Amino acid sequence: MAEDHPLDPTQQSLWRPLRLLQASMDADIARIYAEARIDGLKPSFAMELLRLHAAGPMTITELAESVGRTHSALSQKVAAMRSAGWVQTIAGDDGRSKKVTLTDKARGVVGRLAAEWRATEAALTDIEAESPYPLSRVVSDIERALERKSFRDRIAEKLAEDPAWG
Amino acid sequence: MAEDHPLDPTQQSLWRPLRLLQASMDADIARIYAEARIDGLKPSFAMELLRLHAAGPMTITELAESVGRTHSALSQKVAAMRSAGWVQTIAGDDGRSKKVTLTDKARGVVGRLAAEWRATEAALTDIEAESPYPLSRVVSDIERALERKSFRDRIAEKLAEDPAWG
DNA sequence: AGTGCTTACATAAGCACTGTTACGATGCCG
DNA sequence: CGGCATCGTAACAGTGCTTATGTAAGCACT
Repeated sequence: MAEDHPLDPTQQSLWRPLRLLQASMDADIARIYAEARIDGLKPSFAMELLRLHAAGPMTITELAESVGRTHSALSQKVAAMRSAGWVQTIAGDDGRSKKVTLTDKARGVVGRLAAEWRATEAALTDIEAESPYPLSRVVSDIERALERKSFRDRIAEKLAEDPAWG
Repeated sequence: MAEDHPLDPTQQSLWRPLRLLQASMDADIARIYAEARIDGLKPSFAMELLRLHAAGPMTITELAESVGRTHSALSQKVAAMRSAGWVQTIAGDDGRSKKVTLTDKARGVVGRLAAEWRATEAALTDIEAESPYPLSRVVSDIERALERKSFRDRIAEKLAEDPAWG
């Protein structure tokens, strides 16, 4: 009998709704991209293209650092973007490095890309305004709380207190 | 021209920090699981195992509905859980269906599984308490806002207002 | 009983995404 | 020259889903 069992902790969860919420918003963003029908443009390219547009040509390694990935990951991404016609790689100052630059095709769409990004942010701002609690504050508060003590350490501490964990 | 020195919209983003925050918290949860070293237990199994523990044996289809996936996805997941020794499938009332039930091995760890879940929630509650703005309220406020108008529609509206979208 | 529809499940193949490790090639610099 | 930095690429890892197909059981109707 289910009533004998402990309550399902997954039923009164805050973490899960947060995940689901974000997943559904992510899906909506993906939908916007899909509807925009910019041929061959993957949403995951947007960040890099906007960065390159804003900061100008960069080497692979610079780009990798700027988005927090390994050079290898970025090398592959740049290759994909290149074969989709969004970027070119041209010789850099240093013979070893190559500057990644936007193609004309890319320059033709970054405006819309930026518009999409702004629209997403604006929509989020509107949503935020419909709640008395500012999302941006909550995010930065949580970030600061995690700087004081990491989420992992917090969970580990709670676990240590739980007799069922023993 | 603005295009000579374009602002990078990705630099003043709320959406991205939110994603990164959640990703890093997710990674911490995964780390807790990894440290627990419950042999062969994937974090993605936890939900289903706790559900089964709380609600008792269910068919694949019931389980699929309960977590919002297709039966095929769950069929594969159950197969993986079965071969890892967490569940058994026994004949159901209906000859077509099978009840998924926890094994003794699984019953031996659901307590710790539930403890992990509770610890995660408790850690989150503590973090929430360190901010004057309740995360849970923000989440439900946003959910309600999105019921009124979907994120997709909001973005689309913002886009329509943006001359750069053309 | 036979026919055909529906339900429940299993399985195979494939895809999208993301990343890693390892290795090699090339160029820079002391 | 030797060692380091930069980049490219191949091979692989792995999750988690979808689609398509197959199989078996129930079920309604005749």
